[in-house]
Amino acid sequence: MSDRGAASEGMRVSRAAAQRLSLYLRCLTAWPSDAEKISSSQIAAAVGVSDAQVRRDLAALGHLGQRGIGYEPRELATAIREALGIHRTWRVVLVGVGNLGRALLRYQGFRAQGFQIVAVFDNQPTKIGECIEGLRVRPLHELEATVTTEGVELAILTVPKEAAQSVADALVRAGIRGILNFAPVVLRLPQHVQLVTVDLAIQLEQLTFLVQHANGVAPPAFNG
Amino acid sequence: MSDRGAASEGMRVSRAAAQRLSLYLRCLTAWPSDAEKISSSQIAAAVGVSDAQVRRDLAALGHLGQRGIGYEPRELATAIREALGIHRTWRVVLVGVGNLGRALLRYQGFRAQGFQIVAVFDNQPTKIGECIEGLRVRPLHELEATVTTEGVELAILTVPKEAAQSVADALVRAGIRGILNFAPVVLRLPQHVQLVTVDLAIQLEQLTFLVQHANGVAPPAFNG
DNA sequence: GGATGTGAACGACTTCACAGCG
DNA sequence: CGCTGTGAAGTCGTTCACATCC
Repeated sequence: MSDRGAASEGMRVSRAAAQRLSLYLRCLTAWPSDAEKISSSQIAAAVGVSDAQVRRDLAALGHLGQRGIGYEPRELATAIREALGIHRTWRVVLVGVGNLGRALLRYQGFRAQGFQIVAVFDNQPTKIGECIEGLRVRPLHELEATVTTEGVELAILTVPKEAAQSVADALVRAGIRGILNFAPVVLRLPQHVQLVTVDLAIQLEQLTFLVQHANGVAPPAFNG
Repeated sequence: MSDRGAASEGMRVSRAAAQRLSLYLRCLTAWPSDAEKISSSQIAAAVGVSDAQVRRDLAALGHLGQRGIGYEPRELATAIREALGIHRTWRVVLVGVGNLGRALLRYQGFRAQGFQIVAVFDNQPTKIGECIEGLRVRPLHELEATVTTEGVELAILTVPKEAAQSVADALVRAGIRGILNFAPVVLRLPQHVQLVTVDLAIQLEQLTFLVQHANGVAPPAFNG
């Protein structure tokens, strides 16, 4: 921990702010030179939020900026990674080798950010034993033991909705700490297990909602 | 439109509320009997929000409940579908036949909710002509013409991040009204085109953020 | 000068508590 | 009596505006 401000300040990173921090981090890693400073308005322009918003979010991480200058990209990236908890590697299992599961396994974005998928599970006999991205698909009954002995902390759940709750229960019994759920159900978990649900149908419905209500908006009036 | 309250009331459905309406709708379609009434607290328990929240959200759709009784599931479902804009069919194109694109094409949840995927596009010669779920993969240069002539309103974007903005631009030129974007980039669109971005890496980072900050929470103290 | 950090105003959303009605 | 609908209060998040510091 450096002598600059740490997260021990009086401010907290809200859940909404955490989403934005991920975006800021992308912008920082794409920043041309590590030496060159970056300002809140530059980040804001890249991510599509207000500069005041960026400053508020970053101030919650400590005193990282230099007045009149801006922020140092490397230092800022480190602070954001620490705030998000991605300064270290997380061991992850994926349960459910359907189309979506395969897509996520092949998605390189996870590995790049320090997520290590250590095992893959499915119930279907035809899939068990198959190798995907160097990982052998294991039978579901091995799930609990694997999570416990391998020290797995996170799970990606891409099983059919009928199976989701029972698999989640098994994960909880095995001591999982967080679940990224893609099944279109409301999972019941104990409070000490964190949950993020990504529901694709709901996102598409959100889009139709926006389109339907965008009828009355004023024309662009673009003045650039 | 029935004689019961419609969306012409003084209240608006907020974006946050729209997300929940999707969940309420799921709960309603799974409700055992269409004849039996359903109460705000029953919906709340199923979805995991407060009953006051449910009543607020539903009140924004008009006077649909009966005091002392509850809501009629069929009528409520209809009102929610109308509010979300899914009371009709939407014509959709999918661009980018990678693993994720294939997964979404095979995902039955979309078709069930009235989303009709009318065409699929990719740039890669080896993929063009291939049939997926009854749809022939078309070359990207046909995209604009197809969207225009087929009256397509929505697009699902599952292309690599390098291609996302240029494909989005083509969609905008063709008159698209909304884009569901899975590429990990911040798309620039005119204000009259709606955008929902689903960023898988960010969701996983959100999860590590929650896990990391859940250390200090009080133990469950489950009193059931 | 220029950009940060932050009190204060503002706005959006949620919860409370209860009046109102079937 | 039970459940909805809704003012009022409360909470959370965002924007404004400017003092502060390099």
